[in-house]
Amino acid sequence: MQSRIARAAEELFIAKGFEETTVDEIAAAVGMSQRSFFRYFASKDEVVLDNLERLGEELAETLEARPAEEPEWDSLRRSFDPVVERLLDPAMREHDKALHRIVDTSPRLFAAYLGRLDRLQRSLAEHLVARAAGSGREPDELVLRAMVGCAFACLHAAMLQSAAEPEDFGRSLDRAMAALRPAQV
Amino acid sequence: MQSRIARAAEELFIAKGFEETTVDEIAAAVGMSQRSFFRYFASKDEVVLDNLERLGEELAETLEARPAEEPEWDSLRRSFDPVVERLLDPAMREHDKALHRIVDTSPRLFAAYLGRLDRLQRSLAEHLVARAAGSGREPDELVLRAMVGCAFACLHAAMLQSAAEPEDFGRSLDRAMAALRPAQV
DNA sequence: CCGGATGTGTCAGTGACTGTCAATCATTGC
DNA sequence: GCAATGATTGACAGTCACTGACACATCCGG
Repeated sequence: MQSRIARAAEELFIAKGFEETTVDEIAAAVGMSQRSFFRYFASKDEVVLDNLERLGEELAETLEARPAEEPEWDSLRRSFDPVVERLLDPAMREHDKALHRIVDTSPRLFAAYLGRLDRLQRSLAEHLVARAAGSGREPDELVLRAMVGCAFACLHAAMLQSAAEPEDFGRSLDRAMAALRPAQV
Repeated sequence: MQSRIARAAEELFIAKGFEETTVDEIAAAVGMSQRSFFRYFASKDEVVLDNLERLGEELAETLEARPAEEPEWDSLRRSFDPVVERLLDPAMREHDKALHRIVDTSPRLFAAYLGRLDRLQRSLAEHLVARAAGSGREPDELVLRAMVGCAFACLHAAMLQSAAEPEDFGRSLDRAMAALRPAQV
């Protein structure tokens, strides 16, 4: 049921804009009351941001599967592979493109998306800290946090750069991460 | 009048939380109607985020004053001097500390803050692109965008690290930016 | 003094979201 | 099959941030 609502909502968002689409309209589109919509989604934002949550989980898993002795910068690049991969698949690419178009129409939703990204970054940084500690290395929390932020800045810039051609995302990401690779790594 | 409202609002936010404070309460605290509150501020968020706007202008001016031939990474570090300086001033430090405490109590406001930061980053990146072009260099927009994002990631990590001791912010910032300095700069 | 400009408060409303409650549906046990 | 119980749903009233409209008050210049 939740995915049915999400699909109907996404269509409406694309057709008329995120802010211009009311929850009543979404609910009506799937034949339920507005009250019930909120039984399936915590908020209107969640319809869109749940996708990020799922992707974030994939990134976290990928990072956790990297070898502990690998340089963090490389591990972070590898953790972005799920993003690169989904943009190589035509169906997923179209969906992601649509999601970004929705987010782009609403500064408020975009901000909420950034808030989510920040939370993801925090959890990835925590993992790297724990990883370093588990390897008998003294983790520098400040630097690891900043590094995760840097890696996401590269991801973000590559997203922006390849908005028109999502297949180019992987190349842009690699270029950005090569150029911004920290000197001490 | 606007700053009087802002002061009253900030006190209420600190006392009972951002989300827990209603616009009616703020308006009553300064002896006006809720409708008039919205004549002074575009939204409740603006009370807090206007501070960031002003600081962002300072950062942009500082960056614009840097020499065009200076490495971008160094220019970005210098552009953060206004932040460092205000945290060295006890009165400003207390105010900034209070603002961060307010933002920390509301994920929604924090997200809005991140949205603002993103906009600031975009404008700084644009400036760097224009600067490079004006110096006869071919600007790499992707890399410059990512670099600005990296610099802000360092700023953000340093903020987090020195939340309890804001006087340490400058040192943390320098440490993070030294560690994350791109190899090719 | 009068008219125009400006500022204010009241009011009703929108839309996201919430708690409550009655009605309905589905399941289970006798 | 029926009654009891649990789950689901929609209706409803309300909160809160925010908005447009409008009447009223104040100020200033001719």
